[in-house]
Amino acid sequence: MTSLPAPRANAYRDAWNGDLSAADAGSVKHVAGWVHRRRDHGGLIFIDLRDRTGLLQLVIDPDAGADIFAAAERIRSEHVISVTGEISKRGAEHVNPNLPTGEIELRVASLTVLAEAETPPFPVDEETKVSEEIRLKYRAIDLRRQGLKDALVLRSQITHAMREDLAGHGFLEIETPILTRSTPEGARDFLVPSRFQPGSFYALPQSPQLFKQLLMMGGLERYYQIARCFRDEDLRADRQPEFTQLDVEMSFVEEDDVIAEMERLMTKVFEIGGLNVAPAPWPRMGYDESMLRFGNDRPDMRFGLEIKDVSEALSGSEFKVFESVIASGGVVRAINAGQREFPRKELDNLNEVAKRHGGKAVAWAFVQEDGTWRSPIAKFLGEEKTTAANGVLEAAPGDLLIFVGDQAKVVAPVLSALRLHLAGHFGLIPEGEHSITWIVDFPMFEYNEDEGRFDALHHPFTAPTGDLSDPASLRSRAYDLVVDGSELGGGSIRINDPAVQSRVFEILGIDADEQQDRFGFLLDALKYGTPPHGGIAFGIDRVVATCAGRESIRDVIAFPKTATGGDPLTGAPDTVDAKQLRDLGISTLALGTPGA
RNA sequence: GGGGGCGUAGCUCAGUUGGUUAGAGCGCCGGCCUGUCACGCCGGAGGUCGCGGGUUCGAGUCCCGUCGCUCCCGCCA
Repeated sequence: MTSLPAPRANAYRDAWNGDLSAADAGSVKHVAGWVHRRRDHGGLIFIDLRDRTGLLQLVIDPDAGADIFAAAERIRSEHVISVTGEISKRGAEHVNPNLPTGEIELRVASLTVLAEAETPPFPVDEETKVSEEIRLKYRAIDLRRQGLKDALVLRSQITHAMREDLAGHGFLEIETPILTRSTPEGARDFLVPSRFQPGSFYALPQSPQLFKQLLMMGGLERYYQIARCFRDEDLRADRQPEFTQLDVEMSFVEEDDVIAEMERLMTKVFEIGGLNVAPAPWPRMGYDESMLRFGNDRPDMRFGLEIKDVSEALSGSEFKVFESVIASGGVVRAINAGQREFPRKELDNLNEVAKRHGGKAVAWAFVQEDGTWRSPIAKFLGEEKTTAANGVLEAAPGDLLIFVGDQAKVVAPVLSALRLHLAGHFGLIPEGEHSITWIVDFPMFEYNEDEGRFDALHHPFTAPTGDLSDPASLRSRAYDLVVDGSELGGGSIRINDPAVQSRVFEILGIDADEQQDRFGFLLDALKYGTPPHGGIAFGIDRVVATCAGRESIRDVIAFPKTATGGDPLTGAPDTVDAKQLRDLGISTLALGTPGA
């Protein structure tokens, strides 16, 4: 973390705690902050004064005057005070090596209580664990805690570095509307009723996607924005209903141009964040390879346990489960979990993990000294097949093998979940090491069996490659940046040909009328000379959380929502006055029937 | 929409097979203390066991419902 600039003298202070050091010994300083702790020895009082930059020990002894001493005796935790006094070097035996300012202390000559504080609902320290609900309800107090403060300082430094880098490379920071129209990009929209046009609604943007493309059509050439985005979907540790992304778009570029630009930028970001990733250029992995080896499109490569396909090795056995799977076009894939102690209970637990992720069951085997398997399915498979599988899985005596057989799109997520489960169970994820890769060469569409049509895997404005008459075979010119199994950002080269855009909509089941109705403004603008363009967006919350080593993005957002979208601080969301509803032309609320 | 976990003092938690007076640590309040730094010592206050209902002679404990927090699936870049 870089140092913060010191303030000029102002009414209540002429220095921040963090700027003071032994070099200031002998000079008189004026500092202000919160009372972190008071240690009252009867005839001598110590106060740890906290400001944004850290702690400074204040010493009040009776020589300072009876008034000051009496005032110091009445001081309580979290009172806000301002003091003046000489900075003095502590004797060698009194130095506190745990404190950056531990070599000095301020001998208080005058003391002003600027604000008293009631006893806070929880202590302002790092030691005490406090439930998130309480922390969110009393966020002003929680923000005083070092961990959260550090995360927000880091976040500010990261966004500042992004702006500095992009501004220095010809990018313009341009704002796009928050009140816009619903242009479904997949997620449910947050809607805002219109007062001027009762019955009509604005939507909050899921991303500035179309606006940034219009900026390219408008000849702005290089755009960025630190943009708030909104999606009305269920929350997760890494998903909030409103989140922030670094949104970037460039004209006259292809994939390599965007990637190179972002590698330069993100290298700086990761440096500031203290995230030790491999030097750029970063490897690129095809989507299909990632799905096969890791079971998902955001591989965590900090540990092994890679997935191998054993369909061929095991086919033709007496084991009906695998045989019928293979016969119906499915696959059998496996993880070699290595030499592990694994009690029966844990093996059963793997089935629970599999079921939770859409699978039916897992099969397991322990490789014995002679290479044969100790496994419920060994006798059905026979030694020839198990030996072949050993070869594929590079299995050695003592290894635990985990198998899943089903259609590939079922097997992949199940083995992905099992792989992560095993890594967690055995503690295989190394501290301080990070994996980074671009995922490229995505399919353009994914067939949605429930709806009987194609869905865009990325979004409908992504440029496809391949034969437009064969949607299933199309790939897209998209790229995602994945760090430690977390998708930090993703983007693509966009469609700049209105005919192609129209064809993509058509494949998605949007007919000409509907295209005109919903995306007419885009198709129109595309017609009047659209340069080749592309861009990317990074989830800033995720980037900061990854750098700061936080599990939840709530820990890097000043005022986050809870898992049910509420804000314990303000009480949002809340009911509104009947008059407010009338102004909006809303007379009836279908309460108790959400989604009805 | 579904599944798992949690809800007891200001905070973090314990609470046995249902048993009568619900505990601990920290914090808080009072007293003592001139070199502590998560100060120390002595004393004290503090409880709608999330809420509602039920079973029972008796419920923090069992059952039903409900609210909230959290993790995950679905959903969502």
